[in-house]
Amino acid sequence: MGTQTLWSRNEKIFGVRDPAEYFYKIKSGCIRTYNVLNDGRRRICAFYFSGDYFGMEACKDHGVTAETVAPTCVLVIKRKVVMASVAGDIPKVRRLLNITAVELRRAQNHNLLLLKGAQERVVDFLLEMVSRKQGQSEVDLPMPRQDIADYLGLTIETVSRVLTRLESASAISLLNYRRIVLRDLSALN
Amino acid sequence: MGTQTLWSRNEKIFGVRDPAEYFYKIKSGCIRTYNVLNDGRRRICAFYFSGDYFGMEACKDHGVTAETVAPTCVLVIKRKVVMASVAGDIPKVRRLLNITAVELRRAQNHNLLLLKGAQERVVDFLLEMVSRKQGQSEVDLPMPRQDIADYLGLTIETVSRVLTRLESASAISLLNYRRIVLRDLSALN
DNA sequence: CGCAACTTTGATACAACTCAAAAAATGTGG
DNA sequence: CCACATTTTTTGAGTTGTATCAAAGTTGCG
Repeated sequence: MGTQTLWSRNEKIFGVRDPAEYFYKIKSGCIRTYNVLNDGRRRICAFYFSGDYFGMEACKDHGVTAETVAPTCVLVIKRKVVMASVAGDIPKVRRLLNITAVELRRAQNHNLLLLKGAQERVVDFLLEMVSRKQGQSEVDLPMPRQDIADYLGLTIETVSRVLTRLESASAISLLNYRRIVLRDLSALN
Repeated sequence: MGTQTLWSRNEKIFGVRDPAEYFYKIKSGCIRTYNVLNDGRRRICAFYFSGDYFGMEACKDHGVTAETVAPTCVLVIKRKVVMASVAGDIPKVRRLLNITAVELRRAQNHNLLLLKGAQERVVDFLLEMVSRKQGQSEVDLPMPRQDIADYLGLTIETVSRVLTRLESASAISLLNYRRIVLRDLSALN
Protein backbone atom coordinates (compact mmCIF):
# COMPACT_ATOMS: atom_id res chain seq x y z
CA MET A 1 0.00 0.00 0.00
CA GLY A 2 1.31 3.46 -0.94
CA THR A 3 4.15 4.68 -3.12
CA GLN A 4 7.88 4.69 -2.38
CA THR A 5 9.59 8.02 -3.00
CA LEU A 6 13.31 8.84 -2.95
CA TRP A 7 14.72 12.12 -1.69
CA SER A 8 18.24 13.52 -1.44
CA ARG A 9 19.67 15.66 1.40
CA ASN A 10 17.81 18.74 2.74
CA GLU A 11 14.74 18.33 0.56
CA LYS A 12 11.35 19.56 1.74
CA ILE A 13 8.62 16.91 1.86
CA PHE A 14 5.82 19.14 3.10
CA GLY A 15 5.58 22.58 4.67
CA VAL A 16 3.61 24.21 7.48
CA ARG A 17 0.00 24.81 6.53
CA ASP A 18 0.21 22.58 3.48
CA PRO A 19 -3.02 20.59 3.21
CA ALA A 20 -2.49 17.11 4.61
CA GLU A 21 -3.44 14.50 2.03
CA TYR A 22 -0.99 11.76 2.99
CA PHE A 23 0.48 9.68 5.76
CA TYR A 24 4.23 9.03 5.63
CA LYS A 25 6.42 6.13 6.68
CA ILE A 26 10.22 6.04 6.47
CA LYS A 27 11.84 3.05 4.78
CA SER A 28 15.40 4.35 5.21
CA GLY A 29 17.21 7.61 5.98
CA CYS A 30 16.27 10.41 8.35
CA ILE A 31 13.65 13.17 8.51
CA ARG A 32 13.41 16.29 10.69
CA THR A 33 10.23 18.26 11.33
CA TYR A 34 10.44 21.86 12.50
CA ASN A 35 8.85 25.26 13.02
CA VAL A 36 10.36 28.69 12.63
CA LEU A 37 9.55 31.07 15.51
CA ASN A 38 8.62 34.68 14.80
CA ASP A 39 12.08 35.77 15.95
CA GLY A 40 13.66 33.62 13.26
CA ARG A 41 14.87 30.81 15.50
CA ARG A 42 14.17 27.26 14.41
CA ARG A 43 12.78 24.58 16.71
CA ILE A 44 13.18 21.00 15.59
CA CYS A 45 10.15 19.08 16.68
CA ALA A 46 11.30 15.54 16.00
CA PHE A 47 13.65 13.26 14.09
CA TYR A 48 12.29 10.19 12.31
CA PHE A 49 14.12 7.04 11.26
CA SER A 50 13.45 3.82 9.42
CA GLY A 51 10.10 2.38 10.44
CA ASP A 52 8.71 5.62 11.91
CA TYR A 53 5.52 7.29 10.75
CA PHE A 54 5.31 11.07 10.43
CA GLY A 55 2.84 13.73 9.38
CA MET A 56 0.37 12.58 12.06
CA GLU A 57 0.27 16.04 13.64
CA ALA A 58 -1.79 17.33 10.72
CA CYS A 59 -5.39 18.26 11.41
CA LYS A 60 -6.56 19.68 8.11
CA ASP A 61 -3.15 21.23 7.45
CA HIS A 62 0.34 20.33 8.57
CA GLY A 63 1.65 21.99 11.72
CA VAL A 64 5.33 21.55 10.86
CA THR A 65 7.69 21.43 7.90
CA ALA A 66 9.29 18.07 7.09
CA GLU A 67 12.74 17.83 5.48
CA THR A 68 15.25 15.09 4.78
CA VAL A 69 18.39 15.16 6.92
CA ALA A 70 20.06 12.62 4.63
CA PRO A 71 19.05 10.76 1.47
CA THR A 72 15.81 9.10 2.44
CA CYS A 73 13.21 6.66 1.13
CA VAL A 74 9.65 7.51 2.17
CA LEU A 75 6.48 5.52 1.74
CA VAL A 76 3.62 7.91 0.92
CA ILE A 77 0.02 6.81 1.45
CA LYS A 78 -3.17 8.75 0.73
CA ARG A 79 -5.14 9.47 3.90
CA LYS A 80 -8.37 8.60 2.14
CA VAL A 81 -7.00 5.18 1.23
CA VAL A 82 -5.91 4.56 4.82
CA MET A 83 -9.29 5.65 6.12
CA ALA A 84 -11.12 3.38 3.71
CA SER A 85 -8.84 0.52 4.66
CA VAL A 86 -9.27 0.84 8.44
CA ALA A 87 -13.02 1.43 8.41
CA GLY A 88 -14.83 -1.61 9.75
CA ASP A 89 -11.63 -3.08 11.18
CA ILE A 90 -11.39 -2.23 14.89
CA PRO A 91 -7.79 -3.48 15.41
CA LYS A 92 -6.67 -1.31 12.50
CA VAL A 93 -8.43 1.75 13.90
CA ARG A 94 -6.72 1.03 17.20
CA ARG A 95 -3.34 0.76 15.50
CA LEU A 96 -3.82 4.01 13.61
CA LEU A 97 -4.84 5.81 16.77
CA ASN A 98 -1.84 4.28 18.50
CA ILE A 99 0.60 5.69 15.94
CA THR A 100 -0.67 9.17 16.74
CA ALA A 101 -0.59 8.46 20.49
CA VAL A 102 3.06 7.35 20.22
CA GLU A 103 3.79 10.63 18.47
CA LEU A 104 1.98 12.50 21.24
CA ARG A 105 4.00 10.67 23.88
CA ARG A 106 7.22 11.61 22.09
CA ALA A 107 6.21 15.26 22.02
CA GLN A 108 5.48 15.09 25.75
CA ASN A 109 8.84 13.49 26.47
CA HIS A 110 10.51 16.16 24.38
CA ASN A 111 8.75 18.66 26.60
CA LEU A 112 10.26 17.07 29.67
CA LEU A 113 13.70 17.28 28.11
CA LEU A 114 13.43 21.04 27.70
CA LEU A 115 13.12 21.46 31.46
CA LYS A 116 16.47 19.84 32.18
CA GLY A 117 20.00 21.23 32.22
CA ALA A 118 22.20 21.33 29.12
CA GLN A 119 24.24 18.23 29.93
CA GLU A 120 21.22 16.12 30.70
CA ARG A 121 19.56 17.23 27.45
CA VAL A 122 22.55 16.17 25.40
CA VAL A 123 22.87 12.87 27.25
CA ASP A 124 19.15 12.16 26.83
CA PHE A 125 19.51 12.93 23.15
CA LEU A 126 22.39 10.49 22.75
CA LEU A 127 20.51 7.80 24.63
CA GLU A 128 17.41 8.42 22.52
CA MET A 129 19.49 8.08 19.37
CA VAL A 130 21.05 4.76 20.38
CA SER A 131 17.69 3.33 21.36
CA ARG A 132 15.84 4.64 18.29
CA LYS A 133 18.40 3.17 15.95
CA GLN A 134 18.63 0.01 18.08
CA GLY A 135 22.40 0.35 18.40
CA GLN A 136 24.26 -0.83 21.47
CA SER A 137 26.76 1.89 22.26
CA GLU A 138 27.90 3.48 19.01
CA VAL A 139 25.78 6.15 17.30
CA ASP A 140 26.15 7.58 13.82
CA LEU A 141 24.38 10.92 13.96
CA PRO A 142 23.05 11.82 10.53
CA MET A 143 22.33 15.43 11.54
CA PRO A 144 24.66 18.43 12.03
CA ARG A 145 25.23 20.12 15.38
CA GLN A 146 22.82 22.92 14.49
CA ASP A 147 20.00 20.37 14.19
CA ILE A 148 20.89 18.87 17.55
CA ALA A 149 21.00 22.32 19.12
CA ASP A 150 17.63 23.29 17.62
CA TYR A 151 16.14 20.01 18.83
CA LEU A 152 17.44 20.46 22.36
CA GLY A 153 16.69 24.17 22.63
CA LEU A 154 20.38 24.99 23.10
CA THR A 155 23.02 26.83 21.07
CA ILE A 156 25.53 24.84 19.04
CA GLU A 157 28.27 26.22 21.28
CA THR A 158 26.64 24.72 24.34
CA VAL A 159 26.09 21.36 22.62
CA SER A 160 29.71 21.33 21.54
CA ARG A 161 30.97 22.24 25.00
CA VAL A 162 28.89 19.52 26.66
CA LEU A 163 30.18 16.89 24.21
CA THR A 164 33.75 17.97 24.88
CA ARG A 165 33.16 17.83 28.62
CA LEU A 166 31.60 14.35 28.32
CA GLU A 167 34.64 13.18 26.39
CA SER A 168 37.04 14.62 28.97
CA ALA A 169 35.10 12.72 31.60
CA SER A 170 35.52 9.66 29.33
CA ALA A 171 31.78 9.15 29.31
CA ILE A 172 31.88 9.13 25.50
CA SER A 173 34.38 9.03 22.64
CA LEU A 174 34.05 11.30 19.62
CA LEU A 175 35.35 9.20 16.73
CA ASN A 176 34.51 12.05 14.38
CA TYR A 177 31.78 14.69 14.20
CA ARG A 178 29.08 12.15 13.54
CA ARG A 179 30.22 8.94 15.18
CA ILE A 180 30.05 8.78 18.96
CA VAL A 181 30.72 5.84 21.26
CA LEU A 182 28.92 5.80 24.59
CA ARG A 183 31.38 4.45 27.16
CA ASP A 184 30.25 5.05 30.70
CA LEU A 185 26.47 5.10 30.52
CA SER A 186 26.11 5.24 34.28
CA ALA A 187 28.02 8.51 34.34
CA LEU A 188 25.73 9.74 31.56
CA ASN A 189 22.66 9.52 33.67
CA MET B 1 -22.83 7.85 25.46
CA GLY B 2 -20.69 7.40 28.57
CA THR B 3 -21.19 8.21 32.24
CA GLN B 4 -21.02 11.58 33.96
CA THR B 5 -18.80 11.66 37.04
CA LEU B 6 -18.36 14.42 39.60
CA TRP B 7 -15.07 15.23 41.30
CA SER B 8 -14.03 17.77 43.90
CA ARG B 9 -10.74 19.73 44.04
CA ASN B 10 -7.34 17.98 43.66
CA GLU B 11 -8.74 14.52 43.04
CA LYS B 12 -6.83 12.03 40.92
CA ILE B 13 -8.72 10.69 37.91
CA PHE B 14 -5.98 8.40 36.63
CA GLY B 15 -2.25 7.97 37.24
CA VAL B 16 0.85 7.34 35.13
CA ARG B 17 1.02 3.75 33.91
CA ASP B 18 -2.58 3.05 34.83
CA PRO B 19 -4.11 0.89 32.11
CA ALA B 20 -6.14 3.10 29.77
CA GLU B 21 -9.69 1.80 29.53
CA TYR B 22 -11.52 5.05 28.97
CA PHE B 23 -11.71 8.28 27.02
CA TYR B 24 -12.57 11.42 28.96
CA LYS B 25 -14.46 14.59 28.11
CA ILE B 26 -14.90 17.57 30.41
CA LYS B 27 -18.42 18.91 30.93
CA SER B 28 -17.36 21.62 33.40
CA GLY B 29 -14.41 22.50 35.62
CA CYS B 30 -10.69 22.11 34.98
CA ILE B 31 -8.19 19.24 34.76
CA ARG B 32 -4.39 19.24 34.82
CA THR B 33 -2.20 16.41 33.56
CA TYR B 34 1.38 16.10 34.76
CA ASN B 35 4.54 14.07 35.22
CA VAL B 36 6.99 14.06 38.09
CA LEU B 37 10.65 14.17 37.03
CA ASN B 38 13.20 11.97 38.77
CA ASP B 39 14.55 15.03 40.62
CA GLY B 40 11.10 15.57 42.13
CA ARG B 41 10.07 18.53 40.01
CA ARG B 42 6.60 18.47 38.48
CA ARG B 43 5.89 19.31 34.87
CA ILE B 44 2.31 20.15 33.97
CA CYS B 45 1.60 18.84 30.54
CA ALA B 46 -1.74 20.47 29.84
CA PHE B 47 -4.86 22.07 31.27
CA TYR B 48 -8.27 20.99 30.06
CA PHE B 49 -11.57 22.88 30.18
CA SER B 50 -15.21 22.36 29.34
CA GLY B 51 -15.55 20.61 25.98
CA ASP B 52 -11.97 19.27 25.89
CA TYR B 53 -11.07 15.60 25.59
CA PHE B 54 -8.19 14.15 27.59
CA GLY B 55 -6.46 10.82 28.17
CA MET B 56 -5.67 10.53 24.44
CA GLU B 57 -1.94 10.21 25.14
CA ALA B 58 -2.48 6.67 26.43
CA CYS B 59 -1.06 3.85 24.35
CA LYS B 60 -1.74 0.83 26.47
CA ASP B 61 -1.12 2.76 29.66
CA HIS B 62 -1.43 6.41 30.55
CA GLY B 63 1.64 8.60 30.17
CA VAL B 64 0.54 11.25 32.64
CA THR B 65 -1.45 11.69 35.83
CA ALA B 66 -4.76 13.56 35.58
CA GLU B 67 -6.15 15.58 38.50
CA THR B 68 -8.93 18.06 39.02
CA VAL B 69 -7.85 21.67 39.54
CA ALA B 70 -11.35 22.61 40.70
CA PRO B 71 -14.64 20.74 41.16
CA THR B 72 -15.19 19.11 37.80
CA CYS B 73 -17.74 17.09 35.87
CA VAL B 74 -16.20 14.49 33.56
CA LEU B 75 -17.85 12.31 30.95
CA VAL B 76 -16.18 8.87 31.01
CA ILE B 77 -16.51 6.58 28.01
CA LYS B 78 -15.16 3.05 27.58
CA ARG B 79 -12.57 2.84 24.80
CA LYS B 80 -14.07 -0.40 23.59
CA VAL B 81 -17.44 1.26 23.22
CA VAL B 82 -15.94 4.16 21.28
CA MET B 83 -14.04 1.77 19.04
CA ALA B 84 -17.12 -0.27 18.32
CA SER B 85 -19.07 2.89 17.61
CA VAL B 86 -16.57 4.42 15.16
CA ALA B 87 -15.70 1.25 13.25
CA GLY B 88 -17.38 1.30 9.88
CA ASP B 89 -17.96 5.04 10.06
CA ILE B 90 -15.12 6.87 8.30
CA PRO B 91 -16.09 10.41 9.41
CA LYS B 92 -16.13 9.18 13.01
CA VAL B 93 -12.69 7.61 12.67
CA ARG B 94 -11.48 10.86 11.19
CA ARG B 95 -12.93 12.82 14.11
CA LEU B 96 -11.37 10.51 16.68
CA LEU B 97 -7.99 10.78 14.99
CA ASN B 98 -8.44 14.53 14.87
CA ILE B 99 -8.98 14.78 18.62
CA THR B 100 -5.61 13.12 19.15
CA ALA B 101 -3.99 15.30 16.48
CA VAL B 102 -5.30 18.44 18.21
CA GLU B 103 -3.71 17.16 21.40
CA LEU B 104 -0.45 16.56 19.56
CA ARG B 105 -0.52 20.07 18.13
CA ARG B 106 -1.05 21.48 21.62
CA ALA B 107 1.92 19.54 22.94
CA GLN B 108 4.04 20.89 20.08
CA ASN B 109 2.93 24.45 20.77
CA HIS B 110 3.73 23.93 24.42
CA ASN B 111 7.19 22.90 23.28
CA LEU B 112 7.61 26.16 21.40
CA LEU B 113 6.63 28.07 24.51
CA LEU B 114 9.44 26.51 26.54
CA LEU B 115 12.02 28.04 24.18
CA LYS B 116 10.91 31.58 24.90
CA GLY B 117 11.81 34.03 27.66
CA ALA B 118 9.89 34.18 30.95
CA GLN B 119 7.76 37.19 30.06
CA GLU B 120 6.71 35.78 26.72
CA ARG B 121 5.79 32.47 28.35
CA VAL B 122 3.52 34.15 30.86
CA VAL B 123 1.94 36.35 28.20
CA ASP B 124 1.38 33.35 25.91
CA PHE B 125 -0.20 31.54 28.83
CA LEU B 126 -2.60 34.39 29.55
CA LEU B 127 -3.53 34.64 25.88
CA GLU B 128 -4.05 30.89 25.71
CA MET B 129 -6.32 31.06 28.73
CA VAL B 130 -8.52 33.83 27.31
CA SER B 131 -8.85 32.04 24.00
CA ARG B 132 -9.48 28.60 25.52
CA LYS B 133 -12.23 29.93 27.73
CA GLN B 134 -13.55 32.14 24.93
CA GLY B 135 -13.33 35.24 27.09
CA GLN B 136 -12.58 38.66 25.68
CA SER B 137 -10.10 40.22 28.04
CA GLU B 138 -10.81 39.00 31.55
CA VAL B 139 -9.52 35.63 32.74
CA ASP B 140 -10.45 33.73 35.86
CA LEU B 141 -7.55 31.36 36.46
CA PRO B 142 -8.75 28.28 38.31
CA MET B 143 -5.19 27.12 39.10
CA PRO B 144 -2.66 28.36 41.67
CA ARG B 145 0.66 30.01 40.75
CA GLN B 146 2.55 26.77 41.31
CA ASP B 147 0.51 25.12 38.55
CA ILE B 148 1.20 28.01 36.19
CA ALA B 149 4.90 27.85 37.01
CA ASP B 150 5.04 24.09 36.46
CA TYR B 151 3.20 24.47 33.17
CA LEU B 152 5.55 27.20 31.94
CA GLY B 153 8.76 25.62 33.21
CA LEU B 154 9.43 28.58 35.51
CA THR B 155 9.52 29.10 39.27
CA ILE B 156 6.55 30.69 41.03
CA GLU B 157 8.81 33.60 41.93
CA THR B 158 9.50 34.32 38.27
CA VAL B 159 5.82 34.03 37.34
CA SER B 160 4.92 36.40 40.14
CA ARG B 161 7.62 38.90 39.15
CA VAL B 162 6.54 38.89 35.51
CA LEU B 163 2.89 39.46 36.46
CA THR B 164 3.90 42.35 38.71
CA ARG B 165 6.03 43.84 35.93
CA LEU B 166 3.17 43.49 33.43
CA GLU B 167 0.86 45.28 35.82
CA SER B 168 3.38 48.10 36.38
CA ALA B 169 3.53 48.46 32.60
CA SER B 170 -0.31 48.57 32.69
CA ALA B 171 -0.47 45.69 30.26
CA ILE B 172 -2.72 43.85 32.71
CA SER B 173 -4.65 44.42 35.94
CA LEU B 174 -4.54 41.92 38.77
CA LEU B 175 -8.03 42.12 40.28
CA ASN B 176 -7.07 39.37 42.72
CA TYR B 177 -4.88 36.26 42.62
CA ARG B 178 -7.13 34.55 40.12
CA ARG B 179 -8.83 37.30 38.12
CA ILE B 180 -6.72 39.12 35.55
CA VAL B 181 -7.79 41.74 33.02
CA LEU B 182 -5.73 42.00 29.85
CA ARG B 183 -5.48 45.71 29.00
CA ASP B 184 -2.85 46.44 26.40
CA LEU B 185 -2.72 43.29 24.31
CA SER B 186 -0.42 44.89 21.76
CA ALA B 187 2.20 45.35 24.46
CA LEU B 188 1.60 41.73 25.37
CA ASN B 189 2.37 40.76 21.82
C1' DC C 1 -10.20 36.22 64.75
C1' DG C 2 -6.23 33.38 64.13
C1' DC C 3 -3.69 30.16 61.62
C1' DA C 4 -2.06 27.85 57.44
C1' DA C 5 -1.46 28.20 52.72
C1' DC C 6 -0.31 30.98 49.05
C1' DT C 7 1.91 34.98 46.88
C1' DT C 8 5.06 38.69 46.47
C1' DT C 9 9.48 41.00 47.12
C1' DG C 10 14.58 41.18 47.75
C1' DA C 11 19.61 39.80 47.29
C1' DT C 12 22.82 36.73 45.27
C1' DA C 13 24.64 32.89 42.34
C1' DC C 14 25.15 30.39 38.30
C1' DA C 15 24.10 28.24 33.84
C1' DA C 16 23.57 29.12 29.24
C1' DC C 17 23.74 32.84 25.75
C1' DT C 18 26.27 36.18 22.94
C1' DC C 19 30.00 37.76 20.41
C1' DA C 20 34.52 36.76 18.61
C1' DA C 21 38.05 33.96 16.79
C1' DA C 22 40.70 29.71 16.09
C1' DA C 23 40.68 25.03 14.47
C1' DA C 24 39.05 21.16 12.03
C1' DA C 25 36.49 19.03 8.31
C1' DT C 26 34.62 19.09 3.71
C1' DG C 27 34.40 20.19 -0.98
C1' DT C 28 36.57 22.01 -5.50
C1' DG C 29 39.62 22.76 -9.19
C1' DG C 30 44.13 22.47 -10.93
C1' DC D 1 46.71 14.09 -5.02
C1' DC D 2 47.39 18.44 -3.24
C1' DA D 3 46.29 23.47 -2.33
C1' DC D 4 42.75 26.53 -1.44
C1' DA D 5 38.08 28.13 -0.20
C1' DT D 6 34.02 27.24 2.35
C1' DT D 7 31.49 25.26 5.89
C1' DT D 8 31.17 23.31 10.32
C1' DT D 9 32.81 22.71 14.86
C1' DT D 10 35.34 23.96 18.83
C1' DT D 11 37.24 27.14 22.22
C1' DG D 12 37.39 31.54 24.88
C1' DA D 13 35.79 35.83 27.45
C1' DG D 14 32.16 38.45 29.13
C1' DT D 15 27.00 39.29 29.84
C1' DT D 16 22.33 38.25 31.13
C1' DG D 17 18.19 36.07 32.66
C1' DT D 18 16.28 32.95 35.66
C1' DA D 19 16.92 29.99 39.76
C1' DT D 20 17.85 29.84 44.53
C1' DC D 21 17.53 31.12 49.19
C1' DA D 22 15.34 33.95 52.56
C1' DA D 23 11.78 36.76 54.42
C1' DA D 24 7.71 39.60 54.46
C1' DG D 25 3.06 40.28 52.98
C1' DT D 26 -1.78 38.48 51.60
C1' DT D 27 -5.73 35.68 51.43
C1' DG D 28 -9.14 32.76 52.94
C1' DC D 29 -10.83 29.10 55.73
C1' DG D 30 -12.23 27.00 60.16
